Amino acid sequence: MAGLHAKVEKSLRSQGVRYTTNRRALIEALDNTPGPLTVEELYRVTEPRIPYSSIYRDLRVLTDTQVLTLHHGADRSNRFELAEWLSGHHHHLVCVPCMAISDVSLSPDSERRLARLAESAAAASGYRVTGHSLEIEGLCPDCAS
Amino acid sequence: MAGLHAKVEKSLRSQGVRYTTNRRALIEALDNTPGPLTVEELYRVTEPRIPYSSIYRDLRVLTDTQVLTLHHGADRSNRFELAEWLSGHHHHLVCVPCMAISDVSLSPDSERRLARLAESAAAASGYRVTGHSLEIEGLCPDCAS
DNA sequence: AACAATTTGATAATCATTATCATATAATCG
DNA sequence: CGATTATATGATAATGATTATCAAATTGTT
Repeated sequence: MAGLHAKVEKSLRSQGVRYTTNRRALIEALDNTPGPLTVEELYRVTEPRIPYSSIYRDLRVLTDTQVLTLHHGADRSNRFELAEWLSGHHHHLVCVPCMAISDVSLSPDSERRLARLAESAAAASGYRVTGHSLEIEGLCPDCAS
Repeated sequence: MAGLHAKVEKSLRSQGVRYTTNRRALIEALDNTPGPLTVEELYRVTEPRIPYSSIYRDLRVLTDTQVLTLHHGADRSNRFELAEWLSGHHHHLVCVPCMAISDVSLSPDSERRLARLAESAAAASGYRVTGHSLEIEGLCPDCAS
């Protein structure tokens, strides 16, 4: 996605926040990976190194400004990913043995069906539905063999 | 569910773990609530008070023995709930403003459709599916008004 | 260039969770 | 039952992840 940085920058500027080199590097790293990353992974992947204090601060800024979203895995680790308005709506495949997480999209048809399911499930509780997310657990090709 | 404690006790004993008063109180509290609870909530709800050190230790024991499962909410809080073999398969309704989480079940028919959706989504990635979980975000009746 | 606002990096502080250990409780065996 | 062993408890200390602080550096604005 070529316009990614432009989109992020525009959004941040409109909120009075600067799109600096560090922040750009974090977004870049997340865009280059097919799933959410932990703080430690972001620390290792970025070049040159960004100190943890800055990573934490920037991740907080970026989530507060809706550029990133936080995702909590079953391994008690916090992982960050691009917000859906940047990456598109998707769900997660979680490999239980190795804890890897990768994004997966449903077909428009399946997505429509899923949305309907969510609506009807919530109806009984009087909830107004604003979104949904499906987490599929299993074994990745590596772990399955 | 009357046999809940019996089921838990049997499972724990078979693993050489005792079902003590504290542990029973934690299970009781979780069984009396329509959704997962945080450590702090468990601390407040149990009577008499169980010290945090014991709560943490017991929660770990109970999750290690598959009696409880850990759930990570979008508010960065860890919540515990009865494992599905005790509470039945279910999904979660999350109220975005107030962070409350409540359980919700799909009809057998919807559940079957959801399982099929998960299967077909994972197929492309070569995953072997072992489970799934749907999180529905929205506004609870209180927050919607 | 000068000024104001924001960001950075190093460090210290905080918070949730886990480890330690002496005491207490429960299970087992004679 | 009493003695012995194993497990659980509670108080406290230690750890680890995250957040706060603040002077220096960077960026944006006049």
